[in-house]
Amino acid sequence: MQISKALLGLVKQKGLAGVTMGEIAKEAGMATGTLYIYFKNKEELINYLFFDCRKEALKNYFLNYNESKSFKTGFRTVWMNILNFRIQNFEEVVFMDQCYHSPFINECTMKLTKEMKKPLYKLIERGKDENIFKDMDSMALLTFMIGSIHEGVKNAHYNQKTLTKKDIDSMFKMCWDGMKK
Amino acid sequence: MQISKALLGLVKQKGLAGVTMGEIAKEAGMATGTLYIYFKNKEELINYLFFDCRKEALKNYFLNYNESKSFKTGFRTVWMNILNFRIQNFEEVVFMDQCYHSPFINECTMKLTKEMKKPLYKLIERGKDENIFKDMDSMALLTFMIGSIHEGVKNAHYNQKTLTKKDIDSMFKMCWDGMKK
DNA sequence: TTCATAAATGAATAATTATTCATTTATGTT
DNA sequence: AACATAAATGAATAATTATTCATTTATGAA
Repeated sequence: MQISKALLGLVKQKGLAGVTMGEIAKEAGMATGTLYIYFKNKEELINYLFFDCRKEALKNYFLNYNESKSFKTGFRTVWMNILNFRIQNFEEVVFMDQCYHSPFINECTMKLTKEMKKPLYKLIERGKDENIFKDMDSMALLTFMIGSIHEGVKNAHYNQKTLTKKDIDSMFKMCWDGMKK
Repeated sequence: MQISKALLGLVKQKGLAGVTMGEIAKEAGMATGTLYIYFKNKEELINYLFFDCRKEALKNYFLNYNESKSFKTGFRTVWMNILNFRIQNFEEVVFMDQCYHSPFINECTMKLTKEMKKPLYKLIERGKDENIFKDMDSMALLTFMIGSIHEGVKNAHYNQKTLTKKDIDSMFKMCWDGMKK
């Protein structure tokens, strides 16, 4: 939706703290009042987008994942999906980051987004079941995986570095070597 | 300073977007006008704190680092320092995170904070020189190191999990295994 | 103690921004 | 076309919040 696009763009430019309803409307090509037809207020708009981004992201993470292939292949697929999604949707990454400690996101939205991570846990657990990953807390493993991607994508962006296939393969190798037994 | 403490506390509670000068003053136990004796305006206050937090953090990272000891020992020391600092100063982590895409932080502050990372690069390069770390871009290695800590600390905090010594050792092992050849 | 200077106050003002609503414009049905 | 309904507008209003400044309070030197 154009409202979402506008909000994402503005947050990337000036952060959540610098975004006004007036600007969002202008950027979305509509009158301020029109925003209030679709969303009760700013908080609701931001919660909607927050949840929507999570949904959109998770939808992409398991593209081309095929459980019948080897674990490493599957894990690599998901890892690459997450990386690519975050590179191509960096605005969403920024927006989500900014939301975590904002006064806008409510408990409910937060809980729902946590729920959605389950498929990722399943993936990690498969790695442990097949005796490939270290015998550690699944959450710690997942966090490490996400960290290897998240920090890498942010860093590349802030330093205007385009990640080459070689860069990405090295990043994956670090993550894999760190997680495997 | 009490103003800094107040700002950090409030940002953790409600995010940068939700903090007003009035609240900062109240939290710091002074009148609103008093803030303007010390800082020209909100932007200056936030820039000051941003830079100050970076300085404070980096000061701690090399505590007890002894170049004459083995690389692994030194690397472990720094890694632990970063982790502990972030656990014990989680408010600062949140504040810094929120600032990155805020309308408050100016170019100059941003540049200065980048400069300060140099000692960390040196550390990574030592690891490569001693043929211990993978033969990769130093920035990518450093980013991976930071990611392993950053995401871990955030996750532990958000899930109210206290990291045990065992948890931390496992986290370090993942990071080390990922970076070593 | 008296005076001068510095520091702090917080109510008043200026800006900014969220939200509303009377009016207009588009859409589609008879 | 005439009407009814839905969608959109944006100026006006209500809230919120940054900033100022006339006044008060502390500090310390003479």
